[in-house]
Amino acid sequence: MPSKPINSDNWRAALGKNGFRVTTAQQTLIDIFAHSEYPLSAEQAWDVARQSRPKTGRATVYRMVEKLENLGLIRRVHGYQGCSHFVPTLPEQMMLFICMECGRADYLDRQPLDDLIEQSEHISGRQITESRLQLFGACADCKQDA
Amino acid sequence: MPSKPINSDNWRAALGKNGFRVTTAQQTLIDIFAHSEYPLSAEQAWDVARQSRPKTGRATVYRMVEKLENLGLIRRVHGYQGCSHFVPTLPEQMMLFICMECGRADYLDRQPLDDLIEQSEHISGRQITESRLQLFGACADCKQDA
DNA sequence: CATCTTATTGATACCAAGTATCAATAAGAT
DNA sequence: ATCTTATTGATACTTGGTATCAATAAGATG
Repeated sequence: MPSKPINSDNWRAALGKNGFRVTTAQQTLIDIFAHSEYPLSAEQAWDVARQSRPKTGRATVYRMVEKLENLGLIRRVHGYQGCSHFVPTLPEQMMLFICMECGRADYLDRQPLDDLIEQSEHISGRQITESRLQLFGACADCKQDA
Repeated sequence: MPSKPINSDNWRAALGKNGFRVTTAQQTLIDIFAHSEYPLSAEQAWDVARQSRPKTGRATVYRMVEKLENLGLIRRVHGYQGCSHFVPTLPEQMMLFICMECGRADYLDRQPLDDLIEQSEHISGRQITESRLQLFGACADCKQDA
């Protein structure tokens, strides 16, 4: 449930710019990932895809997931219900929150975390090239309902 | 490479206290996980185990990994080289750093992160029950060598 | 110490997620 | 309208992990 809805035209454009052909299989999958409120696995995306495009092959989905991840359009969610669910990447640097009640993904500003990491780099002499923070719990809505 | 070496006797004791029998297969695996400087997958641990105890079965390793994880003695590393490598859990709340040059695990105080999370909880109305931060990069030694 | 109970083990077969292959298809350049 | 070649879908395969079940061995008991 990204606060900014994803524009799947941009995704198509991104594929085009990178020399990929824009096929119907791709369009189907792009729309699925761009508009899902929930992290989706390749297998789940495959199921959804076949509802509107039954011939869609399994390998095609995995290939497309890889492509979208490499282009930075989707991003892997580790931990909650497996390590291979994907959510749209938002333009800004953000970190993920997954509500374990309703399953929806939400995004938080990660500037404070980046500050923290930079501090830690200075103190420790390490160089940190990748950081992965994911938060799990109950979103404001679900917390209320409980 | 936990700064505090793990005492595998404690792990044996923990198993005993929880009503598990202390078998030779368990001892082998405990020693492997407790003393490895690197995150180990079940498959890797199996390979190592069979060097000193060739009859060790695959399922046994997976069962033991699950047991150790449930008891909180080892902890899963998501992301670097797969999602199913394990490192010893240290007594304190710490977060993980993995050096992508030498592969060794190191631990950082996570108090600052917890403070950050608590702040975020207050502001957003969310309840955060689990947080997973892992940092990847070059440790001080490897950074020097580069 | 000998016996008994039962958790644990290892072998095997299995399952599911993901990958490699390759002939058929369809973008889209010409 | 044709041609080139990226992409596709079907299939077979690999790999990480699980279920089953008879055999083994902790360790409790007498």
